[in-house]
Amino acid sequence: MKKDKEMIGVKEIARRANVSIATVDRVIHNRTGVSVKTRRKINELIQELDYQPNILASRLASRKTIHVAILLPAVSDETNFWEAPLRGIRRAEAEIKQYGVVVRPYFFDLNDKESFRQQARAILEQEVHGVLLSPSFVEESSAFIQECKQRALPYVFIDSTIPKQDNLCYIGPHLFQSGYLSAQLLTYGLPNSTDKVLVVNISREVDNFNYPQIEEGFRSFFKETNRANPIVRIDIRQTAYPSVQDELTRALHQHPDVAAWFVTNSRVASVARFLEGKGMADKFLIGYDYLPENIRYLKKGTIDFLICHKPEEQGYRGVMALYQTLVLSAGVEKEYFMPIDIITRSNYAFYRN
Amino acid sequence: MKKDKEMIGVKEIARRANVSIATVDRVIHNRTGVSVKTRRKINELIQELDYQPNILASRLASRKTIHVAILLPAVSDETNFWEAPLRGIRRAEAEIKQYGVVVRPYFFDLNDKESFRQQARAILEQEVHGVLLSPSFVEESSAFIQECKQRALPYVFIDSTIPKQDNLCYIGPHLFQSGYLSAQLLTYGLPNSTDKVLVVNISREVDNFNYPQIEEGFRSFFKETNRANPIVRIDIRQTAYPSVQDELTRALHQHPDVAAWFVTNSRVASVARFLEGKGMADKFLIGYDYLPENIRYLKKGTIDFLICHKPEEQGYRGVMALYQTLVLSAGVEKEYFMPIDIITRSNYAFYRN
DNA sequence: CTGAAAGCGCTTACAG
DNA sequence: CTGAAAGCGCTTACAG
Repeated sequence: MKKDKEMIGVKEIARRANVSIATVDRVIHNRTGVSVKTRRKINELIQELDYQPNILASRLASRKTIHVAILLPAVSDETNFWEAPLRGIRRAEAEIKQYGVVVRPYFFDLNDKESFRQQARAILEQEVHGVLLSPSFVEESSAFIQECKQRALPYVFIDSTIPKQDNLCYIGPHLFQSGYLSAQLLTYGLPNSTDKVLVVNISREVDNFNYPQIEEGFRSFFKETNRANPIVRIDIRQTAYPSVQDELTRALHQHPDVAAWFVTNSRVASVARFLEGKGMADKFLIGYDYLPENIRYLKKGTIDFLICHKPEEQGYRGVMALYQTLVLSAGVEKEYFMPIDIITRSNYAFYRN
Repeated sequence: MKKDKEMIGVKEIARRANVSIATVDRVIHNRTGVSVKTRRKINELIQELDYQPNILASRLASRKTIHVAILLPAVSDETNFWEAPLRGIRRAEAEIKQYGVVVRPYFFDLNDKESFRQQARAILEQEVHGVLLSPSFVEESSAFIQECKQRALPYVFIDSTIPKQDNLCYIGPHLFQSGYLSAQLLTYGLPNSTDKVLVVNISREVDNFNYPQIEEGFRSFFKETNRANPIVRIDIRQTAYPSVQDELTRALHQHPDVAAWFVTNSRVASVARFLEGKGMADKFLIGYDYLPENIRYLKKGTIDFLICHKPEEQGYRGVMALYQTLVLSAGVEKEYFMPIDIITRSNYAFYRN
């Protein structure tokens, strides 16, 4: 039960370089106070011997705590979507807290941009070494990010992104392809090429980067496969059910011949409820996210497919990406696209967010 | 950047119990040579202070290596399915080798039970603390497992299982539900309730636990949803393509009106090839596993859906389960069912095994 | 620019 | 049955 290979460590490098281990440590961490000559020699030895630092020993000896701030929408009556990323974040925290990483969450109200600004400010007032955020509000996020950049704080986007922001990485869905897949699945509910499709977007946010990309992918599928099905799109800006009901009633009045429904986000349960009320539960309906409400309708068959992008894993990977850079000084992928998972009433029980 | 809470450790417990840390260590690891009284006192303190051992320090101080043996089918010309679990195993190894865990793979030939026996013997001749295996051959696996049990070696099953074997855990698919889902998807290719379904089982193994369960789930779906579609099943015992072609030709001759095809394992590419040859690429075809051959046909549309059970993650989780018990002394779930993933040409690019 | 020494929280012979 | 001491591979003041 003895260790097979004696790994070489700082001690061995120090011996070979005729210096003390403290000097080796300085070189390893790019600290000042080492002559060019010595530094070069030690770096050569590190290369030559393929030195791998022992993270256990490193974290054990270093009494430092690394603080990671999390900036996410609060769970609300309207949606508990953000519970899942938070679970992933907690799981990551549990795994790496033994390495001296502390995770501190800050929540903002999705209906209140000011709350975002406040929480962002609160983060910067604390000691912080990295940030994980959902850039829900574009302008506010950009402002916050500028500040992070100045302080050389790495920041990670999850679930949605803002292009070209020097973020450490983006972890979330490939929205275009997600829409494309939804369209593919929807066609199973469209036996005839003249069957009409209704795309429903229920969201308060207007300047959202997400929906246009989903819709583009969605329409692309129809174009590429030469399907001529008419696609009608409606926007519902009030998310409470009565408003949704009103708008859907109006839409249905205008387009009584809709054969399949596609909801571009997790509000699909509202549409399911509406369809049930109209005795139209058999209509083909696709939407997003593994939420209790949605699963209820999926089980009953009112919702046919749910698309899901592993929100829990997004949270988990987001924290781990920061851990990779801050603790392990390792590189991370700039864009980590989540799988586009298909959930039906037959496989939902085994789904892992 | 200071550590927030001073965690309590062996030193503190020793101080409070008026003993040395060596004695505390003995109690923590249930070693002999401690008076009942002292042991009780220390255990009380551990409870009271909610002592959590520092794994970093523990693994650093302990110069021991833990050996995990892996017993899996070798990758062959016929199937490279087992590459994926091996990748997962390697990934787990990379993650935990810093904790002094060494993983040693042993491969057997799926066409040769004797090779399984040989490799099993080889494992037991080495120093080994835990085993991960795919119990492909029932009798041979049972014999091997008996030996493991006697030595109190924990063993984990992946991908398939043998019931009631005191295995540490099973990590793999819920086959019944997987067949059920396949049936649900297949019905999108069965517009009429009289459309005929062909279930194709291509496998050399006769006494396999897997296929009956898949088929049972498959038929259950039809029963539960009151679908009367005729289901025909054929078994092909020679896996080389010419034999498959012969058998399928014969089947097609007998059942020229088959509307949808379901292949119960990863050999679906053979059927896709056959259908293309017959100019029947448009037939609805579902099979298993994310293999390059299969993906090729999926992209072209010859295969409509692939079902996949994350083989890479099975390998990863299998090793981690052993790590959990052997290093962390933590519990693991007895049955960890993998998600039942649906892959189409629209989402395969983002799939993670 | 460099090194000696203490310490991180454990484990492990060894001595009694 | 118990303890003192060395050591795991690093980091961190501190001294020079």
